[in-house]
Amino acid sequence: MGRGKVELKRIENSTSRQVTFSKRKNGLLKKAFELSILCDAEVALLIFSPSGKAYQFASHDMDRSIARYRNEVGLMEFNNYQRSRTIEENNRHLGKQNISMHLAGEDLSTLGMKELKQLERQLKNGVERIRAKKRRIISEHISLLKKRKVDVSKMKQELTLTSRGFRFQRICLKGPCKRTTPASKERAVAAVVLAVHMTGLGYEKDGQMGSKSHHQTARMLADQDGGDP
Amino acid sequence: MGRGKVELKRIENSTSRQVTFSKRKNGLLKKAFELSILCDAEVALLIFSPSGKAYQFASHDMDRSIARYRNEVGLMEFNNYQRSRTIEENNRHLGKQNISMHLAGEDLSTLGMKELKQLERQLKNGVERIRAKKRRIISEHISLLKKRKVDVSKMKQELTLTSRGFRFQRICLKGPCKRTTPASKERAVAAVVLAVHMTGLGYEKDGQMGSKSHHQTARMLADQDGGDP
DNA sequence: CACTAGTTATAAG
DNA sequence: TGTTATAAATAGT
Repeated sequence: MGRGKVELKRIENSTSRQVTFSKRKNGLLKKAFELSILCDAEVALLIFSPSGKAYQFASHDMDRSIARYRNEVGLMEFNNYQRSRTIEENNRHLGKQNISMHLAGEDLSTLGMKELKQLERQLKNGVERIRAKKRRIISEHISLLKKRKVDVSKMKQELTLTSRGFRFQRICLKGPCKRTTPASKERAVAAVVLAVHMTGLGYEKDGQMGSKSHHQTARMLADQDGGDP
Repeated sequence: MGRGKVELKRIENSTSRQVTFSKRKNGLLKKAFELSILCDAEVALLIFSPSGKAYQFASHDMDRSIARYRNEVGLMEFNNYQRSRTIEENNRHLGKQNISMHLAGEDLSTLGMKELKQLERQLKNGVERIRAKKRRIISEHISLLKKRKVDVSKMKQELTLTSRGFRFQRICLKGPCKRTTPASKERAVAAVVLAVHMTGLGYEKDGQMGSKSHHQTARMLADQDGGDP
C-alpha cells in the first residue's frame, strides 16, 4: 500500500524503517482491536521495536490470554509442528541447503560429510535446547499450578464479596425502605459501583467507537505513539 | 474495506461474523509477520476465536516474547491503566453520557433521575454479568488445574524420552566405534532426528521469508485457515 | 505531521 | 471457496 510496492524484507534505510514501524505498529494495533470487537474474539498482541521499546494490546487481559495460550497450544506439538513447517518454508525460500527438509528425516543420503557434521552440531545444540526448554516449561507449569490455586481461592473470596454488594444494592435500591432520597440512592449506587470496581472485572465494552476514538485508543494501547526513539 | 463501510461493533449475523473473523484473522497474522520482517521487530500475536479455537504468530519465540513482556510491562499497572483509559475514551466518544466517568465513583451528583435509573439498570446487569463471568472463570480455572496436572506428568514422561534419545545420539555419533560408515551415520542421525521431532520442540527460525511463503506461513500458523467451525 | 497516489484488505454477493 | 467493488492502510513526498 502506498506509492510503491514494497519487498518483504528488512527495510535497510534506518529512518524509513522507523517510520514504517511506527505506522504499521499503529495499524496492527488498530486491526487487532477491530478484530476483537467485530468478531468478539480474544486478541493479544505484543510488539517490541528493534530498539527494545514494548507495545501491547490485549482485548481481555494479557495474562489471561497468555494462560489460555499455554493451555491451547503450549503443550501440544501443534505449535512446534507449525514452527517447523515455517522453518521449512523459510529455508526453502532462503535456499539454505534445505536442511530443514532433511530434518524431516527423509533423504539424508544426499548430504555430504560437511553437511552431516553441521546437522550433528545442530542436533546436539537442539537437544540441549530442548532439555533446557523442557526444564523451564516444567518449572513454569509447576509455579503456574501453584499460582492458580491461589487465584482460585481469591476468586471465591471475591465472588462472596460481589454477592454481598449485590444484596446491598437490592436492599438499598429496591427494598421496602420508602424513604429513599435521591441522595441516599446516589450513595447506594456509588457503593455498588465501588464493589463492582473492586472486583476488577469491568463491563465489557459493547459499543462502537468513532473512527477518531478508536484511533486514539490504538495509540494509547501502545506505550506512547510516535516513532521508536 | 469492502463494499460497504463497517461499523465498529460486534457483527450480529453469526455467519458473516465467522467469515469476517477468518478473513481478518489471516490479515492480522499477515500484517504481524510483515511488521516483524520489514522493521526487524519482535511480534507475538494470540487470537482466540469466539468458539475457542486458538491461533498464533510469533516472529521469534512465543515464550521469549512473553517473558520479555513480563519484564517490560508485566508488573506495572500500565496494562490496567491503559485499559481503563480505553474504556473511558470509548464511552466518551460514544457520547454515552460519560457514564464510565461516573462509574469512577466521582460525581454522581450531576446525574438526573433518568440517568440514575439507567445506571441502576446497568449496574444490575453488570453485577449479574460479573457473577456469571466469575462462575465461568472459576470453573475454567478448576478444569485448567486438572488439565495442568495431566500435562505436567506428560512433560515428565517426554523429558525422560528425550534424555534417552540424547544418550543414543552420543553413543552412535561419538562413541568409540571406529567402523562408522556414512550410511550408519546417516541412520544414526535419522534416529536422532526422529527423537528430536518426537519431542516436538523444533528449532527457532533465524531468517526471513519470501513474500509467497509468508503468506502460506501465516495461514499455517493458524490451525488450518478458513472459518472457525 | 499532512497529503496522495497507488497498494492491499476485505464486505458483499 | 473465489470474485469484485470499495474502503482502508500506507510508501513516498
